[in-house]
Amino acid sequence: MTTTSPQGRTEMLRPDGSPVRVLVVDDEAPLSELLSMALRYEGWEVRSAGDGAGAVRTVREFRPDAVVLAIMLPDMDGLAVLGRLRREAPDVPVLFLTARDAVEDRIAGLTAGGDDYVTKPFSLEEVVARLRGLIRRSGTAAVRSGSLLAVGDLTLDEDSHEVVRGGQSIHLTATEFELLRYLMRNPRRVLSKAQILDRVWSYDFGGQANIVELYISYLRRKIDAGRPPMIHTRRGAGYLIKPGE
Amino acid sequence: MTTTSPQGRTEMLRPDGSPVRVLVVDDEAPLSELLSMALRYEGWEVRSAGDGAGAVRTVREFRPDAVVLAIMLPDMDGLAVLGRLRREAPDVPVLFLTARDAVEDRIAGLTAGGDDYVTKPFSLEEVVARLRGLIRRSGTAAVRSGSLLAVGDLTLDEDSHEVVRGGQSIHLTATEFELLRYLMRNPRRVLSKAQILDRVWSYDFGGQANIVELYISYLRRKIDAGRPPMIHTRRGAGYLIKPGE
DNA sequence: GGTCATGTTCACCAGGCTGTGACATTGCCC
DNA sequence: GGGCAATGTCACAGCCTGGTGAACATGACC
Repeated sequence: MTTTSPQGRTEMLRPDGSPVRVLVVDDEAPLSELLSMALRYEGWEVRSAGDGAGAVRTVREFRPDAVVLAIMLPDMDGLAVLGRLRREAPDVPVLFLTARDAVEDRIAGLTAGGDDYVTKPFSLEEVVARLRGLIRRSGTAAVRSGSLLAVGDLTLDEDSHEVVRGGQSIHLTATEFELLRYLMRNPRRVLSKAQILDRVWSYDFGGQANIVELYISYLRRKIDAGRPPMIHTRRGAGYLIKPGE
Repeated sequence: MTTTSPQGRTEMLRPDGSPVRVLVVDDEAPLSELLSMALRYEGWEVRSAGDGAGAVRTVREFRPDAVVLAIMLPDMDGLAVLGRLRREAPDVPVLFLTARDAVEDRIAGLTAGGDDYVTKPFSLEEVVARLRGLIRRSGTAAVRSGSLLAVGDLTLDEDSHEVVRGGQSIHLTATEFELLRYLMRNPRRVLSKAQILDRVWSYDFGGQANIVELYISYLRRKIDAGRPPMIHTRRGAGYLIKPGE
């Protein structure tokens, strides 16, 4: 089930109407808090654990719809935690957090079912998108549709990464795609450059804020070219997307 | 009966509409969990047992449509377990898991019926495919069609391993075939290189992720040669297959 | 044992993508 | 209208990703 709030944000709900539940397991407190905040902002109910033992305990009593699990934990390694989690909740999908270089050898075999992973440093938008994908596909929440975002005659498919406006397919780069997805998940709402930077770029990005303007410019060239513009500037406030005309 | 979920994945169902049931018998817990996870992701109902006695008990009350059975178990050897299983459920098809160096002829005798086997280390894609084959052929589930995957003018027969595009038969090696099958079982969906590696290559593969690119390259040469391309790259995201043009 | 098919690694190339800095343009305020 | 801040766009450089040829390894088959 998906409902649309007055602001136009699309929320995920469980069959009984209660919010989706997510457990965050990571021992780096700042990162864990950043993540929790972002997920709560999605309208989800969030608990966090700092180690494997706490994770297992929380899974047992909190019954989350998905788990975000850092591979490196103080008391046991990711595999061990995963095993214990699986015993408590065989079907819960897991999103692994891992360092970029540790990927190939350790992850192999972990993402057996519908599981997925992201490498640090990640962008919040990416983590949220992956989580939504996992939950959608797991069928825990009753949400089974909803991989398609639409604003006016513009659609974006989160599964196939396909973007179409007025029947015409549009090719976007990875960054352009994430930016557009963020805009489209918040239609008719002004998003500040700071917000955009925080959500779409990795949390350790140190560059110029000018990058947002640049990518907005790229998007306009591809999305709005010769058509009624959908991406609008609110001077001194930010950007927003809404149906053209 | 096969139904297609919103994501386009094809599920196997029993005549009464309930999910297919599989029993996994293996004493190596991590492997057993990896397998269970992958099978659950197929939409199947999974139970597991760590020894022969538990296996027999579970077969009696769970009535699975298929059994995955490791040859080496702590309490009795595969032959003994098989005998006891057959007494409980004469018709249930069995997929044996065996070490690569195990004596080939002993296995040959075991799989005399409709049974099948795979050698460790296996790829998840392979195990799932074999199980689907066994179940389909056993007639336990009402699924008798469905060995044919089709995307656009490209078809792949999981039984005969025949691949045809636009009426023209195409020869693929084993690895190429498994890769294409995985892509075709998830049409129009972006699959990351990590996902592909986890599903198509054996669970203990420790090599370069570059191997995926290489095999994509092979596939393109055979599948897309001179035709509208069906295999597409999403830079920074992964690969997907969809009808050409 | 030799040969062939297949699978894997390595090395290199090409091109795409990203982010920077400079500069042009726009809109706002006085 | 003038000036200023904010925004838009350009061109470029470096980096990273992906693609592919060739060499090497392995195992099957004769």
